[in-house]
Parts: sequence; C-alpha cells; structure tokens
Amino acid sequence: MQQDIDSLSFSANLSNRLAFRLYQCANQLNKTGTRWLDRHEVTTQQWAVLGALVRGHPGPGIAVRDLARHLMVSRQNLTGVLSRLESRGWIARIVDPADQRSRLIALTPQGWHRWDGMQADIAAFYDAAMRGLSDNDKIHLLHYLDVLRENFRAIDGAQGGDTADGDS
Amino acid sequence: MQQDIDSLSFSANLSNRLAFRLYQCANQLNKTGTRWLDRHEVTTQQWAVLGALVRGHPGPGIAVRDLARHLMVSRQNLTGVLSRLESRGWIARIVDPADQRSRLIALTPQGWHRWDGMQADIAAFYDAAMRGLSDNDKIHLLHYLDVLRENFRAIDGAQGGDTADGDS
DNA sequence: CCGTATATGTAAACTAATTGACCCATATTG
DNA sequence: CAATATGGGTCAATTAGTTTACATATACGG
Repeated sequence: MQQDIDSLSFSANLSNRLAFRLYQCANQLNKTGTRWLDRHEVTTQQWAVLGALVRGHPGPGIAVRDLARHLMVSRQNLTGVLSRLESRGWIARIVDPADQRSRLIALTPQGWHRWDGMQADIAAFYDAAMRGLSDNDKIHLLHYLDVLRENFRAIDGAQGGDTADGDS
Repeated sequence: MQQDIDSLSFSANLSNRLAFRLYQCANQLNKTGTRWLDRHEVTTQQWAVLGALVRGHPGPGIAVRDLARHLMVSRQNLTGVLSRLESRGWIARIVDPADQRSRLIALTPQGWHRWDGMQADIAAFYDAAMRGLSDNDKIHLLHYLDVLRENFRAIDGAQGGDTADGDS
C-alpha cells in the first residue's frame, strides 16, 4: 500500500519536474536567444519562422496554414509575425499560382542576406546552449522531444486544435 | 574536407532541430495545457507559479525575486501574473517580517483548495503528454533538460540576466 | 451557376513575455 | 547619519501567444 503510493508519487513527481523543466528551458531559450541575436534584430520566434522557410519544402514557398501547423502556433499569431517580417522586406507573400486563395511565404533576397549574416552567431549560440551534450546525447534528446511533441499533437487534435503536419 | 563539412553540418543540423523541437514542444505545452485546465481557469503560467509555491521552500512564502528566478521569467512579468492570482484570492503577498522590503508570496487556503481541485486533471494531462515514456526515459530526458537549463543560465548570467537559483 | 468549403486576413479582447526607466521604502555600510 | 544597494511596484513600449468572430476571395462539387 505504502509502496503503491510512493511509486505513484515518484512518477507524478517526475512528470511534474519534466514539464517544469520544459517550461524553464523554453523561457530561457526565448530570453537568451533573442538577446543573443539582438544586433540582428530578430526574436526567437522570427528566427524560428526564418529557419522554417530556409529549410522549407522545395518550390516557391510555404502556405501560411502549413507554416502555422509546423511552428505549432495559431494562424492569427503567425500573421502578426509575418507582417512584421514583411514590412522589413525579409519575406514576401506570393499568391499561389495553383490556388489563388493561398499565399506562399518565401524569403526575399534581403531575407536570405540577413539570415546568412546571423548564421555565425546562431552557431555560437548553439555551441553555448548545448555544451556538454554529445551528438549521441542530442539524438536521444531529440527523440524524447519528438515523443512529447507527438503526444502534444495528439492531445491538440483531440481538443480540436488546428494541427496536422509532417516533420521538419 | 568533404567529411569535415558533412560532420559539421550534421552536428549543426542536430542542434537546429533540437532547438526547434524545444520551441514546438513549449508552444504545444502552453496551448494544450491551458486548454486542458480550462475549466479550472488557469493558464500554464499560473499553473507553474502555483506549483512553485506548493513545492516551495519551507516557511511563510517565497520572495518575488526568488520566484522570478526560479520560474526564469522577468520580475515585471511575474508581478502581472501574481496580481491576477492575488485578485482572485488564490495567493497573498505577505511582508517579510525579516526584511520589510520583501514580499513573501504564499498560497491562500482558497488557493490550496483550487490547486487540490485540479490535481486529477493535471495528472491526466501528464499521462497523456508523457505517454510512451518510461520512468527511466523521463529521468534521462530530465537530465538532458537540466543540462540545457544550466547552459541557458550560464548564457543568461554572462548576458547580464537576473538569474541565479538553486533547484526545484 | 449556385452553394459550400477553404485560405487568409482582420479585428478585438486577453494573457504573457521582454526591456528600460523610475519611484519608494527599507537595509546595509561607511 | 549619509550614501548606496536592494526589493518591489509601476509605467510604457513592443512582441508574441491565445480565443472567437467576421469579411473576402477563391475553389470545388453538384
């Protein structure tokens, strides 16, 4: 009996700590990441968008809906981020020739230029952030985060969320 | 030569995917977590605050500064969250008898009551979110996230951030 | 061609996160 | 006692995130 209670609370405690650690890491990723790239004038969210565009599907660009799904943010929120990037001339909204309702988001030459310009700093940030993790560790961690992500996706789907995407 | 380039890009790619996965997971954690606890009227941030208070240090409460450090958010932001919780009567700001500048944040009886009331749903959320992870997996994942967190803390410290905390 | 579904944008309200700056009270130290 | 440091609240500006709802244009099916 006592054993049951203990094992339950051990596991629950573990989940608790895990979720909290995720929360802490995300907070710090945003804070230190944005500050690290300060001179490039990008936030981590914009950075995530640019990265998704760079390593995005072949073709002229990515539809807003797919991009929102991939980033796991709401479409309305993404619109705001995209507008800020568009007003700076980093991205362009191109009407999809195959479906004129759809806007394909793509990096402009200037966007590419700015992206290239921040690569050295991004690499240095990753070095600092992942210090002490071997490639093998990273692979394990990536796998675990994949599991979490898929679970979250399943929860989101069951909750009526707008999510359904392939992989990065 | 080619090999060097490949191994470099492999490792960089891994870091990239890892950071992006963290970003995705954090987005989904907030989204699905807040939605899951919808009927309890708490966001994941408030949930994190309550959790920190519950499993907080012994004594009458936690100073705002320490709480902000622990949660890894800014003091100004935390003030807002605390005010919302205070206006609902879930927490109280108590003047520290030992240092009258300091406010000790503590759960009120009502706060405890609400916290107790959401425990079943929280446990169910964890079950869904961590499906497929054994306790051993969780321990590994926790360890990796700890490494990331400490690296972020080090970066934050070097950047002049307001961070310095023990453990949860 | 007409109705419906889809893609996007927009709007509004709210919460949360950042930064920088300033004020005030209290502690600490010289 | 005076100067300085610290803790916390507050104000302001900006970005990001959520939700619900609506408008508009286009695509598609019958």
